[in-house]
Amino acid sequence: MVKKVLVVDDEERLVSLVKAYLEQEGYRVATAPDGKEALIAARAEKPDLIILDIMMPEMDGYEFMRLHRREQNTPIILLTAKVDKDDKVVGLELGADDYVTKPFRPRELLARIRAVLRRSGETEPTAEILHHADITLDRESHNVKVGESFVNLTPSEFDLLAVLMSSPGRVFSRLDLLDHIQGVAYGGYERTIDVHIKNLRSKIEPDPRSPRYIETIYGVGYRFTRE
Amino acid sequence: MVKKVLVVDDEERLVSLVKAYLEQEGYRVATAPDGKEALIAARAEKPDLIILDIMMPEMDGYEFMRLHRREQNTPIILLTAKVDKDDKVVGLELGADDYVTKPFRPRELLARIRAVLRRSGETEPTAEILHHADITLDRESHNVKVGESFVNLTPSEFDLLAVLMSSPGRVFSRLDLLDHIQGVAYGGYERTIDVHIKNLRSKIEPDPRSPRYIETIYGVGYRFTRE
DNA sequence: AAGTGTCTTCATAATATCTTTACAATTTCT
DNA sequence: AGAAATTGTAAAGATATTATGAAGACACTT
Repeated sequence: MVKKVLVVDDEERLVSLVKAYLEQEGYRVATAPDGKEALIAARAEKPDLIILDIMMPEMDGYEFMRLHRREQNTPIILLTAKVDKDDKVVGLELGADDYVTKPFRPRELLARIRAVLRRSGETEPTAEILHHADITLDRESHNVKVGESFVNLTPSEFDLLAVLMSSPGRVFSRLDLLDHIQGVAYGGYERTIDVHIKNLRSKIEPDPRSPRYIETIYGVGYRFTRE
Repeated sequence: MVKKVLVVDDEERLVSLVKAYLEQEGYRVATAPDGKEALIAARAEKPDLIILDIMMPEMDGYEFMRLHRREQNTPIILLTAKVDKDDKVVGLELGADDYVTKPFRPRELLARIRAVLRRSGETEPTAEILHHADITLDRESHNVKVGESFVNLTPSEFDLLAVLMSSPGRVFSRLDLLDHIQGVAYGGYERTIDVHIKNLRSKIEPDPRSPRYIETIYGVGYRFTRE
């Protein structure tokens, strides 16, 4: 059964990124820009999990939690701006199940989501195994196989490959890719991606000089081969 | 395979009655008159199920359960004299699987036994004995063997190793592992896992500096070697 | 109540990864 | 072909993560 997640945040960019990422992982995603609308959405959608920003216009995260808890007991993961210890305490007292500090990497959020859902007795979505052109990437066990041999990738390399393989043939800009390996709302430098791609290629390409799996689209970005 | 049942009660008449009845039904039956002897018998016999009287001399049922649970996870059916609701609660909290109030009809007890064994048979499809790469871990007897020699692990270390060995090659995040050794409580500190891993390695690795069994996956977690 | 063993937390050292920089190589465009 | 833009690469510095020892907290025994 597909799990529904409600993402509540006023930063549009963040919401759409998280939405895309989670949908790619097999979740259904609803969104709301503030607490007021989130209450309505929560009633309508009955999500299995809510990801909630603390700082929002109209009605902040705490207020939302208080009201929502009267009606339902949905697990909640808080998004907090700072590493403020008080924030943690207040949030958890109000009934949050976990929290993630911004900026965060999508993988970090995903790990928390899985843990919370597992704790609340829900079954996780089936592990997504990507398999294209001789490469197998298993998100759950965090293993990558090229042909018959396993390769060890760094976190950034793994995430990069996972994104590219999620849509073979689609070209991703460096900015797209940056969002995935660094947190959202993080000042990144596009050239960084080039270096990761180089290192990734050296690990998975038989001949890094003429890449077979990860292709460069001049002036645009990179893509995983369409085959 | 014939199931072994350990019956623990100080009333001799009751014990012999139950014993005869169960043997007639095809079970192998061991007995013990009190908690102290039951502990010894449980170690020696490795029963599939324990039927346990609460009120006993020397060591009562609760005490026995507490001690026994450290070593093994045998299903337990309690025999309670009173119809006390609190007894039920306390017993089940301590890890009993079911309870029967005295006096009872043998048929009643038999039905419970079957139900419990069926249940525990279903919920434990995982192998009792894990064997990978020179390490043997026996969940039931709570023993770990590296090569030819036994090692003594603390409960946390044992659980950690058991989880990792349940899926060699799969990477577990610290969050995953924390949930396994701490139960469902939130608030654990992920670094705690590092320390357990360190201690575990010092006990099972020939050279803890370059681990052979438990590998670190930078930025992700740990895994048991896939050989 | 003291003692033993285990678990957690903390501080710091050791590593691995990530980012940036500078320059070389390649592609595109005219 | 030559210039301009983009991408590839190596290496160094900056960050982040993990390993480790040690102290304190906690649980259980005697």
